[in-house]
Parts: sequence; C-alpha cells; structure tokens
Amino acid sequence: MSETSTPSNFIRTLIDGHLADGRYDHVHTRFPPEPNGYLHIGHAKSILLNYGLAQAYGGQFNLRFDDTNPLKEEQEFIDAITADVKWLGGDWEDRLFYASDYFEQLYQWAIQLIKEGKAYVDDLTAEEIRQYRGTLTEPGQNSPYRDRSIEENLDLFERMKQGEFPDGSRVLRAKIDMAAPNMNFRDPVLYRILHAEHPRTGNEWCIYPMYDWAHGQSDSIEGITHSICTLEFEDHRPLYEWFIENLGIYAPQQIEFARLAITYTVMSKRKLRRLVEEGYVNGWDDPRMPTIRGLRRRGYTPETMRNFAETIGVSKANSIVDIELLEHVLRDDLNRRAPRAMGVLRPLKLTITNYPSDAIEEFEVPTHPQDKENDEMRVVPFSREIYIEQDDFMEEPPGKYYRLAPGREVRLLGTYYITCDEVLKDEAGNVLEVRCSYDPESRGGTTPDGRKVKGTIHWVSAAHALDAEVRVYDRLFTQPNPDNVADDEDFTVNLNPNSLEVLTHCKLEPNLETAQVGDSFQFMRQGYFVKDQDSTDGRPVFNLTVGLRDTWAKMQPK
RNA sequence: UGGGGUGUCGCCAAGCGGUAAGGCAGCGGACUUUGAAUCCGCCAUUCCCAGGUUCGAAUCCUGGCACCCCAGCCA
Repeated sequence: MSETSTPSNFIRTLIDGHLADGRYDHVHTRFPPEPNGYLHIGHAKSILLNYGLAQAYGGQFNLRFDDTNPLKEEQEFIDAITADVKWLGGDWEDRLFYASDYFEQLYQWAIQLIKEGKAYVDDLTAEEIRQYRGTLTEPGQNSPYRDRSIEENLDLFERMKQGEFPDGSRVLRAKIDMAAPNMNFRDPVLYRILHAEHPRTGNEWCIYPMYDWAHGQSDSIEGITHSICTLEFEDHRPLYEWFIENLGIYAPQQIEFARLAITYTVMSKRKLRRLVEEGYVNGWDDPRMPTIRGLRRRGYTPETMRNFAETIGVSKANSIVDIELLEHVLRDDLNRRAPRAMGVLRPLKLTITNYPSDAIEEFEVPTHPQDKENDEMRVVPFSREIYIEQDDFMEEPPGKYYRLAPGREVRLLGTYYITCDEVLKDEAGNVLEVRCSYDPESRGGTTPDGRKVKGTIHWVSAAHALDAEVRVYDRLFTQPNPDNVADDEDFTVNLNPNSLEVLTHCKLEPNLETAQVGDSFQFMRQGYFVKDQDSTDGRPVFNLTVGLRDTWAKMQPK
C-alpha cells in the first residue's frame, strides 16, 4: 500500500502551478518549530508534509528553530526536536538553522524601516497599546509617539539595543494603519526589550524580534519557496508580504493548511504540559501521549507515521481524524513487520492429565505465518502444565463461544487438540485450574480423522515461561472530543481512569528472553507489544501498542 | 455590525463545467492452526441552503446559513 503514489492535494496543485508558470523553478520547504516543548503527532504531519514535498519535487528541506523568545525556549527542546525530526526520517542535510542566526540582519532591516519612516519606537505600556489597538469592529488610535522624528527613533532604538531601558518600557513598531480591518496591520510590534539569556546568543541581545517580524524574513533569507504553516497564520500572510515588499527582498509563498486533530486525544502544547505537570501521565514520553516520543515508546514506527500522514491527506477544512484510522495504519504496519510470539497476559493454569509429567517437546512454529515469503520458524517448548488466557476458558459458554469449556475440544496453537475434563475451583467459585486430556494423534494441530475444532488458543509452558510485566494502555480520554465540557470544567474531567493497567506475572514464551528494548511483537490473538525501556534483566516490561481487531468482543453485549 | 477562512457519505478526502475516486468505520459472505490477516460484495441519483447561467454545475454567478481564526511587548 505504501507504493501507491501520493494522492493529490491543494498544495501540490499550487506548487504545480508555480512550477508551470515559472514563478519558482524548484521547491524548498522547511519545518520551523519553536523550541519550547516536545513535538507531537500534529507536528509530525507538518514535518512529513514539508519533507515529503521537498522529496517529491526533488527539492530541499530545512530545519529552522524559530527561537525568538528566550523566556520560553531551551536547549533541551532543541535537542529533543532535532532527534524527533530525525527519527521521523526528515533530512535537513546541512541545513539546520535558527532565527537567531538572523538577528543582526533583522536588526538592520528594522533600521531600514525606521529610516524610511515605516517604524517607530513607542513608549506606551503594554496595557496602553492594547487599548489603543481598538477592537474587531472599531478602529484603533494612533500612539502619541507615532510621529517621532526618524533621528529620535534611530537614537531610541539604538539605546534599546544598548540596554539603556528596562524590559517592557518601549517597543519598536511598524507604522502601518491603526484602522486596518486586519488587526495584524495595526502597527504590529517588531521588537521588545527582554534582558534575558538566549540559549544560542547568550546575552548578546536584550531586544528580541517578534515572531511576525522574524518568520517571513527568515524564510526569505533561506530561499524557501513554499512556507507551509497552519490556518491561524492566514491573516498574518498579508503582513509578511508587506514586510517583504517594503524591504525589497525575495518573496516565498505562504500556504496554510488545517492542523491535525484526532479523536480521544488533545494536541495543544499547553494541555499536554498539564498532563505531564499534574501527573496524569508519567512524562512527555508516556506511551499514552500523542508526542513523538510517546508514540515511539508505544511502539509506533516512522513508517506508521508516514503512512498515516499520507492517508489523512491535507486540506484547509478544520477536521478531526477518527483515531481508528490511526490504529488501522498502525496495525497494518505492525502486521507486516512484527514477529509472532505467544504471551499469556492473565494466566489460567491448565494441566494435561494424560501427558507425561517429565516430558518436554519442542515445537517448530512459524514466526511470520501471515507472510508467505517469510518461512522463518522458531521453537517453543511444550509440557504437561501450561498457562492459557483466562478469557479462553468459560465454564458456561454463551452461544458462538468456541474456545475452551467443559467437554469442549480446542487446538493449542501449533501443538495438540485438548479436551477439558475437569474444572478446579476455590470455595468462592473462582476457577483455579482446568484439567484436560490431549489427543496424541493431533500432534502438529491436525488429526488423521480430519475432524475440526472451532477454537485455537495460545499457551505458554509453565516451566519455561518468561515472567513479565505488561502495561496495557487504552485511550487517554473517554470522549471523542475531550474539550467538549461544561463551562466550569476542563478537559481533565474526560480523562480515562483506566488508560493504564499494569499486569504483572504475565507468562511469555521463552524466545522473548532475547528481545531488545524497542522490539515489537504480535502476541498472537491479542495485539502488538513492544519491549519497554523500563525492562531490567530479570523483569522484562512490554507495552501494548494496539490490540488486534476483535470481532468476538464486538459481538458481545456490553 | 470589521477582517480572514471552511462547508462533498458516520470520520478523513479526491474532484477544477461533461454527469460523485479512495481510505477508515459499518454491514453481509468466503477462507482461517491468530474470532487476526487476506479475499469478495454492499455502503452519497447526490455535493450546507436557495435562486441563476449552461445542452450539461459539487465545480461558474448571486443571495443566504453554519462553523473556525484574529483585539500577546506568545508562536
């Protein structure tokens, strides 16, 4: 499925047009994150879109950190983001840039604007600026400092840069139109005074450019042809074009698309931060988080991410993707790559009464039974006492249940047919053990008489089982749209209290002993699991990546 | 009551004047040593609504309606 060509989208259509009419003769994109947090799957969509476009058109892709606010940005995030983009497969080659690389140029351009009477230093307080800005329906008023002389502006701006003034005392603003219907044109702030240490420029600067002043010009400097961003920047585009035009510099084309939203999750940095800081999850890389690190630890692969990005497409319509689509792409990827193994999550002891107590048989079973091209086999030990899944036995089975039950015969995956003869229970009626007899004739899973069994269940030899902890994850929220809450509540009321269930003493087939952290397996009939970094020598830990589709569960009344 | 956007199947999403792609979900069925996977079939006489132009409109025009974004010295 990954070999089919990428479906068209409005961005490709626009680019094709630009290439056809000669506006650009190549494609150069970029991903411009602010290093103030960790990347999530929404960023992945953007990264893959930008990088994918560069690839598709034989162009280039830059990674640029828009580090214009030293109050919020940290080197830790620069490192994390860099690693995440790399993991996704985004390749910026030698083009790793920072908006801070352009601080001097941006400063010179600001002076250029001042000299042309298009920018001025404003002494109004932040609160006053807000009041002077007007509202959505009323025009703003000019600042009393708007008509300072060019000389005075130049002098004041220079002194702002020299550190003569305290934070917040003055700003540099573009002189455009306080009555503009587009709020972005009401004399936007270009520079603010911030005596703060910057992760990259240290204390070299105490005035920092606003994002709007830095972003478009950074793209221009880098020769970006298509500046792809999200919808909320749509009405900033005219401002960026105003800057570019008044500075007389190269003009990229900005194109906006709808950001990603997925059901049963939240995507804003602010909310993700709350989940971490308020302890609803165990860190940014908690496998329940939609962060790249979380998804990676959960068992997602870069290929899954690419297929997902391609499957959802890109458009300008606000939309919320059904998480089942993500899960489908995930399973599709893992089904093809994950070796099979047997693991019993909730063990029920089963004794095969007519099987010799000291015998151990080794069965060869296929590791990729779904793949005709791959006939790799592995060996699993079999003995008299085994564990089966509690769900695979019912004392009083409902109709259509065709796993083990008193008097019923089922196949133990890859080995023998067994029939349940006896159920051992405690005083409370809990099933402690089931006792069965096997048919030696059924070795390998078929019998000479050709009789069929409806159920096939997985198992693990008790004496050989690898004891493990398995973390069973569910959706983080119980509502498709966690933000849909009453006025006096917030999204945390929709948190799923059962999003994590820790199972200990799960019984895994011994082959899993050699699994490495990050290795994925399909525990047959259950789902895909990945070995977690919390594993220790004696105690492996596996995370549930996603369960197999379960049509049996679906047909059960709730 | 300002400006900028968006409205095609339950959810994504192609379509760009020639008579509604595809995926997910769902529903049937086949197959099955994973109730998985795979395979087959079904699933929008209709494109937010109303007019208009045209031989012909989801696509063009006009007028509505709904939803999203903008009033940080955040990005």
